[in-house]
Amino acid sequence: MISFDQFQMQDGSPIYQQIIEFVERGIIAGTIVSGDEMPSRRVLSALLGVNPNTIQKAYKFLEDDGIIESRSGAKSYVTANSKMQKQLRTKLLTQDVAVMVQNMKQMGISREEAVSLIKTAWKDEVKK
Amino acid sequence: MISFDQFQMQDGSPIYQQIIEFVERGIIAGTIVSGDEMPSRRVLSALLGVNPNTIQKAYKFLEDDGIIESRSGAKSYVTANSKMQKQLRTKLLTQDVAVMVQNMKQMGISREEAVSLIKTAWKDEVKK
Amino acid sequence: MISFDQFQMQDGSPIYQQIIEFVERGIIAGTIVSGDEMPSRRVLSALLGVNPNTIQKAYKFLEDDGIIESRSGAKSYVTANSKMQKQLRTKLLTQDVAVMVQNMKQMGISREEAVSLIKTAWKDEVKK
Amino acid sequence: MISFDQFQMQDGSPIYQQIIEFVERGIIAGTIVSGDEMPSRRVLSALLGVNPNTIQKAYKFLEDDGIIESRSGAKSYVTANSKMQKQLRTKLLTQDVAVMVQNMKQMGISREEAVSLIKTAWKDEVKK
DNA sequence: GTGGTCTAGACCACC
DNA sequence: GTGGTCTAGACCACG
Repeated sequence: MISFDQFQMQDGSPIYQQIIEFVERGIIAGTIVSGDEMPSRRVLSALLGVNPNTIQKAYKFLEDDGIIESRSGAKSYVTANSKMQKQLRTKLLTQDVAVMVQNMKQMGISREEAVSLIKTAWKDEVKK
Repeated sequence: MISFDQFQMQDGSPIYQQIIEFVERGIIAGTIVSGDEMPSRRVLSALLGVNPNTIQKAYKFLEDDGIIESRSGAKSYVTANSKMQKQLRTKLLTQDVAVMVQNMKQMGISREEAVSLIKTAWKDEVKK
Repeated sequence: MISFDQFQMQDGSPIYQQIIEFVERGIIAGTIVSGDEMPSRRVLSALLGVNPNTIQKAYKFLEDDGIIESRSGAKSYVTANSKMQKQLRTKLLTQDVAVMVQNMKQMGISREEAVSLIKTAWKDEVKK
Repeated sequence: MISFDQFQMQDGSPIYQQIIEFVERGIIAGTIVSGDEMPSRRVLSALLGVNPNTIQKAYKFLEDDGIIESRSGAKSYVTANSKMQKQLRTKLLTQDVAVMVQNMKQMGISREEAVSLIKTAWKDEVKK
């Protein structure tokens, strides 16, 4: 049974997307693996204090992307294999990085300065 | 007259915000400077194929932030000074970088790999 | 003892219905005949990796339709006679064909093309 | 504006799927083409006497499959080009036919009989 | 108990 | 006006 203890809702993006990303990043990090059991919609709904429909929406998306598998009446399980893990990793990473690089170029930032900013931000994150 | 040739709409964030950011990043890069004339709302609306209300909203935000100023009829001019430029620069940069670093940490990416990814993406951007 | 080796679960329709149809189509084909012994509910449950309740539901339907009969303890036997076989044949066939023809008409497919598609699909099925 | 006059709800399959299929088959038949305007969620909701959420679900699916395009605040439009039309056509057809052929083989029906059944059903459909 | 669908109605951001 | 998200609560089929 995968744990949602580390999950914390934030404002700004839809709840169902936050749940999707939580699972996706968990898979990338290796803390969620194929065969793991998902909490039932009702249980997770109660756990997060969120409407069951919102959970259903997130699960549906994950199912459509082949990350989990659901059958009516039965529990839901993670099905993401290592190939998917790599795909997810690449997808999210390149997406994040590309956006940032594009923005920086538009601002006339040099490559060296960009790298320097990353390193600084990295340290600040650690301190938190 | 500042040019919107380089502007390209994307999905995911509101159009009016994309316009605001486009101007802000131009100011940071120095391609847009104080005194430059903004296109009229009608012209920009037609140019981008976007509802006039959307343009109006973007201009309103830019005005409220002291980045542009409406003078003599419908014409608007850029008023951002060097102090603003620095403020904008800091605001946008730290914001961009912080989001990316946080995501990467969540995925278990090392600092070295992060830097490497930036460098790769940088080259790819150049090729375009 | 009738064999479920050829049975393979699919998504989209309930498992218990797939079991029912498997038996019915076997009877039509003549591979399942009156007097054949059905596997016990427990055995079939284990064999297909399916919840015992699901098997029970399928057997109940088959019993209600007079296709199988539970005698002497837990054992069940096929009771379908030749009259039933013909009824089943007509029921399933007309049902299958009618649905397909209706869909095709809705898509503007001609009768000739329909026949051609059947012939092609037939060959592909053989190759498997 | 595409018309839902011909649409009539049926029991057995979810409403939102019926809407999806209605649009898909319309595209295949050529009665719905790229650039057509979709009715707004609210309008269609009222027209069909169905909850707006149900409509939203159908539209979301169509959007995910690239058949329509939606932007917040703006109307929704059909974007399916001729390539998609062919893909849809092939997808739905092969799917329908494959299922039927597989069933018939399981019942021990010969190819000739299958073709004959199709032809008969075709005539019956016409008479209706 | 579990997944899936649906209704009724609300709120927000966007155009 | 339009699309998108969310809540509250219900019903059904499935296992």
